[in-house]
This record gives sequence, C-alpha cells and structure tokens, in this order.
Amino acid sequence: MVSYDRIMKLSLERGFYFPSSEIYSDSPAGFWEYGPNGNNIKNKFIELWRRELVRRDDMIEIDGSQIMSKNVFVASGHIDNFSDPVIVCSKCKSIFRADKFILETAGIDVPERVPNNEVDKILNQYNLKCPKCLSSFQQTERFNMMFKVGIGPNNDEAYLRPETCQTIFVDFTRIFKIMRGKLPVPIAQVGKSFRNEVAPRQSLLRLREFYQAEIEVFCNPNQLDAISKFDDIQDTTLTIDEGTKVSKLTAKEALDNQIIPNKLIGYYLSILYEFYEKTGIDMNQTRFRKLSDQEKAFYATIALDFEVKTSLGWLELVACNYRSDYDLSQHSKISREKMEIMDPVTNEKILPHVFELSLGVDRSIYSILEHSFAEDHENKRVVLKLKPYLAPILGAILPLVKKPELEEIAKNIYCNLKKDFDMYYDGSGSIGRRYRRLEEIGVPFAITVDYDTLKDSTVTIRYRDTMEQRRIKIKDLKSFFEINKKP
RNA sequence: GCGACGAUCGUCCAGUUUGGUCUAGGACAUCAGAUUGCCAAUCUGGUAACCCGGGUUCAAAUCCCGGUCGUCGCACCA
Repeated sequence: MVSYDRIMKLSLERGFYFPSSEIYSDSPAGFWEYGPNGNNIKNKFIELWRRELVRRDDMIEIDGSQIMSKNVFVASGHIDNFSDPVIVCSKCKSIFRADKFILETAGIDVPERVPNNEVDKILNQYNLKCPKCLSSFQQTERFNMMFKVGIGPNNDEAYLRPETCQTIFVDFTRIFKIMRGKLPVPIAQVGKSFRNEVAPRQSLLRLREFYQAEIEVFCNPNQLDAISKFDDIQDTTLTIDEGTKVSKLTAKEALDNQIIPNKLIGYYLSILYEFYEKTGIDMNQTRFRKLSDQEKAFYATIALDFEVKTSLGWLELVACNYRSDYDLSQHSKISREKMEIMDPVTNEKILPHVFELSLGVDRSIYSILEHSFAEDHENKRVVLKLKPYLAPILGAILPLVKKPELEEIAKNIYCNLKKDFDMYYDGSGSIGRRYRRLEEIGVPFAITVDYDTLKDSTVTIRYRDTMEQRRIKIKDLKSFFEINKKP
C-alpha cells in the first residue's frame, strides 16, 4: 500500500495540495490550499457527486452562507454540545479539560456538559491545584470548537458553520414551498465548514477549514419503506460492519436481515456506494460501519459511517445519520417558525425527519489519490491511475521533437481543444520524459504529433495505463475526448 | 492541548557532534540552448534553501531560549 508520505511528496511536487500561507512563520495548522492539479480533481469530484447523486436522484442543490447567527447554533445544539469545559492555571497558564482533570484528580465523574460554576465549586471544595506549579485555577471557561466571528461595528456574535447542513435546515420551509416539494425530498449542498480542531493533523485528513458535500433527505417517518426506487438498487452489494460481525450482502438482504432498518436508508447507502465505485476507490477496501451508541452524534438515532481503508487505517469519508426531527423541531422551537408541512402524498401534516449523507470532500480526494497511485517498477514509472473524468488534465498535446513544423501543428490542435477539454501542451524535453511527467499527475491520454502527421494528418494517442499507442485522425480528436471524458 | 523527536533549494540529502573551511555542496526535478523519428538519453549554461524572533560570541546553518510548523503517541473528532 502506498504510504501517506508518498502521496504527500507527490502533492507538494506536483501541486495537488500544500500548506496555506506557508511563506509566513505564523501560519496556523489545519489550513491547506489546493494547487492547480488538486483543484481540478476536487472540482471534477464534486461534478461526479452531482451527476451520480444530485441529478440521479432529482435532488435540489443550494449554496448557503458560511457565517450564521448565534441562535442557529443554539438551536442546533452546537453552543452547548460542541464545547468543552476548560480550566487555566492562573500562574503558569497550563490548560486542562475540566471534566477529565476532575475525574483524574478527585475521582469525580462530572458530565462534559457540566456548568462552569459547578466546576469552580468542585475545584474549591476539593482544593484542586495546578499539578505543575500548584497554583489555583482561573474561572472555568468553555472551549468551543466553532469559530466565533463578530458582525458589524458591534461585533454581534455569530459563528462560522461547523457543518454545512444547518443552512439546509433553516432554509427548508421556503425551499419546500417554492420547489413544490414532495417527500422524500433530498436537499444537497457543497461548501466549506469550519471547526477549530484542537490538533489538526495529516493535511487533508483533519482540517480546520474543509469541504463538505452534504445531502439531507427530508422524509415522512411513516413512509420510510415506501420508496419504490429501492428496487433499482436492491442488488447492490454492501459491506456492513456491525461491530460484532462484518457482512457482505445485497441491499435487499441487508433490509431483510434488519441490518438496514428501512428502504429509504438502504436506497441512499446504495447510491452512495455506486457513486464511490465510480471514483476509482477500491471498493473491496471500503465498508459501512454501524456506530455504537457511544460513538453516535447527539442528534443521531441511526448512524453508519462509510469508511475506506488507507495506509493510515480506516478513514471515515461519509457520515450517514438518521437525525429524526431533531433539527427541524429545534429550529422551529428557537425561531418560533412553524416547520410542519403537508405531505401531499399521504395528506398528513408532519414535521419531516432527516436522513443525511455528510461527505468529506478533502478526505475523499486523499483516498482517491492513494488508491490511484501505482508504482510500475517494470517501466520505472509512477502512474496516477485516475479515472479520465477525475483527472486534472484529460489530454496533453506533444510535438515528438522540437521542430517548428511539428510544434505548429501541435499548438493548433491544442488551441482547438482547450476550450472544450482540460488540455495541456508540452514541448520541452524528450518525449519519454514528458510521458512520465504526465502520468504522474494522472493525465490519461497523450497526443503526439510526429512526422507522419505531416503526411496523413493523424496523430498518436498514448494510453497512460497500458502505454499502448494508436493512431487517430486529428479531426476525430474532439469526439474521442468527448466520449472519453464521460463517466 | 500534553509529551517525545524533528525543520537546509520544488523534492531528497550532506554540512551541526567540535561555531570560522559555507557569499552553504550534491542528486533528482525545473528553465534556456544544442541534439533527438516514441518511453525519465546526452552536452552546455541557468534558477533555487539554512522556519521565525531573540540571545551568547570577534564570528552562528551550527550553541542557548521562545514561537511556528511537521511526524508519532495520548487526548479530541460534536
């Protein structure tokens, strides 16, 4: 298996991703840039997500704000649940998690959501001091994983969203009305979320600013098995890890065996699976893992993670949570906005439930890179076997040697194709070197203009994975790329 | 956030032990030119780095302190 370090090296050398603000010594951890190649892959990944999930399932896609008011997160529970009590030594400024500290020193098991004054009381009562300098602690504070921002001259309290889905929840009633929604109605969004991670690590795998592609399926909780399109995917084979046992079985079998609770969840897990199949990730190295009650988020009643095996172990790519009506009822309560809707199918007035597929884009990109990376020792080359529709560049136009008559034709071909496809022109160095360079960033096709081109207007197509070469007429190139850029 | 270790061209590494030889060297990559009829060829020339701040010293890539970042472990991952 390719190591994390090897992918990291490739990324730095070839511009997939690299640290943000790296010329400054005070640049914070957990922020990374996509370079030209990485950005192209990311855009194409998102476009594939749209094709295979959003358009396939007639989803509605929105693009919401990244900064949202305090009340949004009071309602969502993030103000309360997303923070840890923290105590700071008044002298040496050492920081401790209050609940852990009290458990370790006084042996008292306080809940994570313990009020600040309660912590202060316990510290006093048991005379707990800083273990490093034996000084007393300052008043208990909260460390919140959300980034707080101040709006306007008064610095009104607001936050960068820690998950994209909250915009979907707060917008739900308007979207449902204007789009003449019928349950189940999936609403999708791709965008950035922000979490003030304590220890961001491993580049794209734990970021403070990251892309999520989320799908919130609003549904009638009484109609979870009334999904006729389940039949389309019932033979999709899923690997499901229930903690005690791992089963590989079709969606239908999983449903029959109660491993999946209903058709709606089965359907969405299956189309998610089929989407990832198309990314080039080795599906034998993936699984859905049922989360235990301890692992589940506070809003989830059923939770499965879609995970992929990488050199760093199993990596969570998609959180699939049945959030019930938690979010809508909370937003309804705090905003005093009625969020019940008429289900036109059953003529019931209900508060919809939500099943979500919360996908981590950056982790997916990393996994695709790792699973696409191949070292071809026989030919002494490194090949990134990206699917053509995910490759940062679809094709490169190369003059065989540096001769004006070949370069002119090659540049013409390049100019004729570059508006329709992601093309690249390279005329420097030996032809073999150029092939090697291209396959390292995953360019699937190289077009070489040679001396035969002058005679019969054909060029060589070289295939990245097999190194095979075929001749094709210049005028047929457009349709060749048209066909080959499709999933 | 804690602890251990580390940080030199785009990448990998030498130089730090024992301060002066370093206006920092090599390899790969890259750029320009020459050459080249298809898989990292060759020749010539070029670009390019001591993480940041402070201190010690006649003198710091090298020693000391602080910060930042990175790797690993713990914790965290709603």
